[in-house]
Amino acid sequence: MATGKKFERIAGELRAQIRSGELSPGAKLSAETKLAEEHATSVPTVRQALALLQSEGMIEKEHGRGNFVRRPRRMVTRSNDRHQWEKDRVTADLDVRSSAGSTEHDTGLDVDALVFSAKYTRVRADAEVADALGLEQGAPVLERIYRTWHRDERSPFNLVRSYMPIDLITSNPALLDEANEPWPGGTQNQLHTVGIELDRVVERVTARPPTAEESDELDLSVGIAVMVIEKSSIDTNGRVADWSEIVLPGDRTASVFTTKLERW
Amino acid sequence: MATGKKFERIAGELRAQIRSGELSPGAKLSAETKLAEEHATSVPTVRQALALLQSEGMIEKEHGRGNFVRRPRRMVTRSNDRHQWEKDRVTADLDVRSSAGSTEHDTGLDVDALVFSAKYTRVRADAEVADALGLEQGAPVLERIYRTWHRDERSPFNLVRSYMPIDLITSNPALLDEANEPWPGGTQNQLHTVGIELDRVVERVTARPPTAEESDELDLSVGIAVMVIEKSSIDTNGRVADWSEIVLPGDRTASVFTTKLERW
DNA sequence: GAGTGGTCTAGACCACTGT
DNA sequence: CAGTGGTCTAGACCACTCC
Repeated sequence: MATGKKFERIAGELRAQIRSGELSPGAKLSAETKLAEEHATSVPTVRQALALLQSEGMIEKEHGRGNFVRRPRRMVTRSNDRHQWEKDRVTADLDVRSSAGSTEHDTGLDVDALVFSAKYTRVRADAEVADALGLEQGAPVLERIYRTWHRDERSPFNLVRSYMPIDLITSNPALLDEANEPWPGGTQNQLHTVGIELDRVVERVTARPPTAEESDELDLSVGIAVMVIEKSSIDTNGRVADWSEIVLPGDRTASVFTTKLERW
Repeated sequence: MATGKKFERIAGELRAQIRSGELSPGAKLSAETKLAEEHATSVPTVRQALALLQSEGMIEKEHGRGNFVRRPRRMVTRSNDRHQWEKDRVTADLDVRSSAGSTEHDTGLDVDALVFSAKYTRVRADAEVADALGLEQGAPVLERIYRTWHRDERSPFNLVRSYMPIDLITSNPALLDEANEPWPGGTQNQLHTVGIELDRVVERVTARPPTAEESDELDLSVGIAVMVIEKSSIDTNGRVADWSEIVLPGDRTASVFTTKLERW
């Protein structure tokens, strides 16, 4: 036997066929029973091979229909120039600010194509949030949970948890009411209403398999990773005005960061 | 039955035990045969539940030893200030440049703790590389393949493919010889020897499951994602002097990007 | 209803780990 | 050698899709 393991050999053959283009994106694989016959093996062994390919993101299984070669997903690009872009709009007119937010800036879609949900809760900072915001554990913070959908899709393409110290924003009660979402001009405009200017944004990017809950909410097929961005917005006094955890499906998202260097 | 699916119910129970701390990191789970008995089911069903938890990165299977709750990995942080840091060192003395490179800067380890391999090949740009470098397809480029290990580990913690237009660097033949690696001061110093200064670095970050080959080389256990950084180094004339693809294990790497904003 | 994948069973036999 | 996980088989029965 080639590799020694039958299911790896079967997976290897199919993988080669997919890479060579013999099986092109969207193509239907032979039925599992047929593959089992062809490779003189049992169905469970074929299924083990297919599970491996699925975990590599090479095929998609569709119950009752068949197994298919996975089509590459069109990527949404999220660029760090969004932060300066949003800052520049803070002082713009209301109608300009209402016309598009950072997400529209990224996706190139207009406001009508995106659906948006926001939920605000006043909570006490747990260890993670307190650490990120530089507060004592238990300090009062505003938790904001966001979801964004393409209008015609059933599952959101991002999950966002944002935290702000309550002290920073109580001077403008409108900021505590989720009914005001989507806020024209975004978080930086919100902060501007209470006299806060951002100096820099620090983003920490990691990749990991989704938790069971994320997999559910984002409707991720097995074997898709998520990209997690932990974003700290730091104001001109060095305080963290906002800390957000942004969970994005890895197969649909690219993040672009430009680092400008000082000239000699 | 709770969820309807037996293996999901079993996975759910174990997941809850792990999250609550009842099963702590490193703890050994009951044997599969025992779990099967306890849940009044067959071993394959238990194995299906364990495979799910493995794909979520919650457990690790060790052949002949048992199934264990996964310990969180210590993360290596890669920060985008590395680029300015490397630029500042371009004009430093040789002994300073030899003392540490960007990887040491990131990991906080010294030169002795890291092992390094480099392989240079002159190749013709394929569509991807040509597009990234702004060249015609088939243009001659220098391909550099890098691997970095912790000295006492058997598999590398990154895979790097770098491409530079040959034209830019032929004026210094030393740049074409892999025997000169690791080059003191890194790529920015190499470019400096042929009169090139970098203006900015653009990094595109994605997350995806590893290919079979990457999984092999990085010795990734099932269900771990990789982070891919496509890095373009752009010089003061707007040319792409170097394009690299950097593959990092998602469970061991965080990338930090700081975006400085202009003041009002 | 025909075709296809999903869940689950029961068990043989092999491979690896540690005593 | 005992304990444990890995591979593979053979097949029953269920769930979903599409005609």
